[in-house]
Amino acid sequence: MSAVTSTAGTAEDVVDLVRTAIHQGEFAPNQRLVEADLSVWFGASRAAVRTALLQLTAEGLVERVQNRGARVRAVSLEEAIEICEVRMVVEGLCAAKAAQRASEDDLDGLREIAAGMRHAVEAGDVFAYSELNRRLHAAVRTVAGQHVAAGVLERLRGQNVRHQFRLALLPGRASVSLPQHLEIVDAICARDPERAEAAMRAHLASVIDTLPQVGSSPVH
Amino acid sequence: MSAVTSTAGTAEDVVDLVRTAIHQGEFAPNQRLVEADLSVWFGASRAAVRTALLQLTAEGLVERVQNRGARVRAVSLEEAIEICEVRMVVEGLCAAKAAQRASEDDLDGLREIAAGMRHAVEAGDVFAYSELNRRLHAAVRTVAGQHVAAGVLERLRGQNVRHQFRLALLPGRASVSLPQHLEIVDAICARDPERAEAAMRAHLASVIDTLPQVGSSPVH
DNA sequence: TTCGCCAACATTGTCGCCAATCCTTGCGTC
DNA sequence: GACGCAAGGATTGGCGACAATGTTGGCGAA
Repeated sequence: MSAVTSTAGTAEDVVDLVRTAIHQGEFAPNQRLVEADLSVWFGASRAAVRTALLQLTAEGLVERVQNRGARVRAVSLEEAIEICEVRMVVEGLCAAKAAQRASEDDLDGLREIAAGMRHAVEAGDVFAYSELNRRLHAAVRTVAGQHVAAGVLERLRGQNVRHQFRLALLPGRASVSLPQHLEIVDAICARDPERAEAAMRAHLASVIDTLPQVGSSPVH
Repeated sequence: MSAVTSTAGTAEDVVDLVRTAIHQGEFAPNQRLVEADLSVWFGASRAAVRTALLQLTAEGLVERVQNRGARVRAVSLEEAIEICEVRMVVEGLCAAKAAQRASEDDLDGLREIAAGMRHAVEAGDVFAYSELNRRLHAAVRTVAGQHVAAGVLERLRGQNVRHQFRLALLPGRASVSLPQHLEIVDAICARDPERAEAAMRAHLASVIDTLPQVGSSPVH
């Protein structure tokens, strides 16, 4: 209910507004998104809102049924697991590609992130670790140079940021995932594609195993 | 230039019309898609065409640049390879899942497709083999019960049907891929997830190796 | 009382028009 | 002759209004 009344006329802006609103929980899962309401809410025309909802539907963030309106798509635990399973294999591919194609500068960047992760865990800074986690996966995607895979992953990531976020807050999670992350970086730095893929898959398999613990309880 | 003047007013219909037109080569890659032209072409309103183009952009079939219009997205050979690489790992996941979750009826269906493939190759029926190929991959997706992966694959398939089609026409291609397909079915029927995944990945790796031979020459 | 029908409401889908933006072409100048 | 610039045309983006559709509530009859 917090006032997000930042008025932005263009359609692309409405997309960003609604997307971040969903990610940050301003819009709850299954909440109806009435075009007219969002129109006055954001100070944009209904056509702009309509276009934005169409775009977000394509991104998999909102659901639309013919003549019945749009609502925030709720991703069940089962679907979150499926998403992570696909992420597992695709990010595994990216890790392998990264091990093959990384430049020395790329490797330095990865090592830097790994070092930051160590420090964050030592300092118990969960938020910094979560951010570094995001940066590591993004770096692997970038280094891999696999644009199609990057697009797929970006899409999937947008759909379960909520679950990811709750996972990061799980106590003791960092100490479990840290060695996995370090192994990924090590394998890529060793330019060993198969080991890198295996490490990435093992990491995400661990995420999948942990997901049920975070459950599908609302965060409120 | 063939007359596709089947008039259909609703936006969803325009999506289907344009999609099949692109798939069948009515619209060449990089061809501009002017909203007004398509509007009179299909007998739909410009808003409907606009919505349809938005949808197709999300599907990755058309490209849109701000205030510069839409055009049929051309997938380069490099991108086709990337698509197949992602398909390789995701369909590998599906094959593994299928090996775990298939019912006896599912296995019968797979064996039936495999038998049909053998006959098609013996008879030299390239078209039937191509159709069975499509059905086999679709069956694996379905049996796997992995809806997220299925969605990703459907998306990717739509983007390089052209390349896939040209690949199927390559002489001698069927005799290379037939044993790979049979191995996939065998592995799933043996309920061996790792072998199924390996078989699927080997098959698509073979596809990737063959792709450069088909080149990116226009088919006209 | 309960079931079924009907009407009013709420919401989305569609259309045509106007403004904003980009590309092209022609002209003038160096 | 080539470059820069401005006017014109072409095309997309945005907006309001109207039509179509699904939903909800009320009313009457069995």
